Amino acid sequence: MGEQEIISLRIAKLERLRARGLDPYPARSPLGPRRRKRKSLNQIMTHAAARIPEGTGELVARGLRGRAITYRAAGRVRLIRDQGGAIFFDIGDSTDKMQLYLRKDWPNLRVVSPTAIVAKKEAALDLFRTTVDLGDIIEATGNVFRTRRGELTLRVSQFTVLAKALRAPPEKWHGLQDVELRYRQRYLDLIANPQVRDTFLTRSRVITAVRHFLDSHGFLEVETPVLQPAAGGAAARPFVTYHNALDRQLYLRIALELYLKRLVIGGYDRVYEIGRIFRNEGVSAKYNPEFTMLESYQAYADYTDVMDMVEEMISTVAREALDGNTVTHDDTKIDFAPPWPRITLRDAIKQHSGVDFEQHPEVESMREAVASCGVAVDEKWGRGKLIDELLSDKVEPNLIQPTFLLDYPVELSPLAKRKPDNPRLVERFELFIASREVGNAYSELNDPQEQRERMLQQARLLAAGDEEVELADEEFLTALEYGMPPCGGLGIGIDRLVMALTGQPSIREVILFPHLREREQR
RNA sequence: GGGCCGCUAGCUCAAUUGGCAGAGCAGCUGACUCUUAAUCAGCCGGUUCCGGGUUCGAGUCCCGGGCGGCCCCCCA
Repeated sequence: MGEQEIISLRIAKLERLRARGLDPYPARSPLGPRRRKRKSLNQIMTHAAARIPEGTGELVARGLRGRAITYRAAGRVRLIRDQGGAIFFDIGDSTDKMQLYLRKDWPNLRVVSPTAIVAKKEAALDLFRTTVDLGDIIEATGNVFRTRRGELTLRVSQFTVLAKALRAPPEKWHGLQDVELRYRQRYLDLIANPQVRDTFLTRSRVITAVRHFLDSHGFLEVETPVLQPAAGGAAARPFVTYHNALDRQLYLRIALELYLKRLVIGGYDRVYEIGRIFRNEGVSAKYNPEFTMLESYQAYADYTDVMDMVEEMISTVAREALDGNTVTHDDTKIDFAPPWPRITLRDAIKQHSGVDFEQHPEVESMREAVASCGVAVDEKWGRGKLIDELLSDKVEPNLIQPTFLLDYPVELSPLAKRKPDNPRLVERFELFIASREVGNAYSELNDPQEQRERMLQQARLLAAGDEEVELADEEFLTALEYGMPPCGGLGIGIDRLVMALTGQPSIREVILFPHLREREQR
């Protein structure tokens, strides 16, 4: 049976409802006394379960004075098992699923319209059979009992349709498997695949927990411009857009950093922002062109303070948003309980590739060393980029458990402060979980003259053909000249963090509507 | 942007060497008053992603295109 036929049949059922005076899309439920509040299916199941011990089938849940409790349940019809004289069907909401039971000889059975009772008993069963389909949103009231098999079941006394579905939901057993359909029609994915619903529930909890942590540590949540005259704070290609009234080109932000630092200069000692940023780059399992970034800045802190905070924050978030401290990725268990290893970048690279980048202060010898351990190199790459390649090729794959790498070469970090005892390195760390970079932080550079010089150095790299550079931002440099307190800054990719906390291998599994190509019109 | 793989009924999947395009679920009709992926009987449902080509004959082979997945590239 074709799609159009199915829709036509469902429209016919909808008309049948209308012909009987039942609105298939009522503004509010006609069922039950208003004072009886509708509860989630999970609340109903929990409430009733406490009142009907297992092994006491047939007994209904009763209240204090021994009166049977009338429950009110709503949800999407997921499964119908029609036995002729009785119909069992399952409904589901975001919290749970529940079995409902219609029985021909049940004395109180009614189908209810906004103005009247439309059908009773036997007629009610027929009306259900000829008008209700899988996927419809319905509501029912009734007592709850346990079947012989022990399943909590609502014995329907009143019933109504709240929203008729014109299309059939995905297959009841296999769900929706087609990855493309799952992303393009995420609502079907959420209807059919409960583990997907769980993942996004966890995502929401993670963000709530992060906010809660920062709020309770004295951080102020702020909002900074998404549309910016210059996209700074990171090395990435921006999206370009245009403002008509101002007659000028604007960029979608690629980082939060430069505006948040202005606020630290302005006197807010602890600020953070959780917001969408946009990078005009490729799309893959690790990259989506828009993603959610957390950045925080704490005056009078350095990168070791930030490291302590990150460790405490993420392990706290894991405890609050998950059931425990561990998550399984593939077959590997990841444990978020602190403390996490702290290794210098130099040691990590030495350990995994044998190259000590401190022994190669010049680009040429660094390039040779990198090439000699089997990494493809590009003539245009600077020393920083070469070290970065070693990191992602040789080190990252081994960083499964939460691990901090610290002290990066200055070439890679134009906004970070140099280490006092080694000016070739900066006070910076990155956090890796499940072989992916999740966070990045440093003691912020607050010397305006050096900042200017470092930005100019980046511009020279650009001229030399390296496209991954940060451009000088005069407005920001002016702000720095007014004096910024020493400051520890942090960036965490929220999507990556959620991947780490849910064991998802693809960023598309933690973004509700990932970007896909448009499909051709047919 | 490059390489490999995939796309068949609303959904999940079959189809031998190139030989009548199938099953399960969903749907429709009927039976069935504790079922639970209910069961039983019957029926309907196809632009095999799109466009060319080869062939007596193409889901299958060839060419071009679309979309997706994986791996590179870029990026976090």
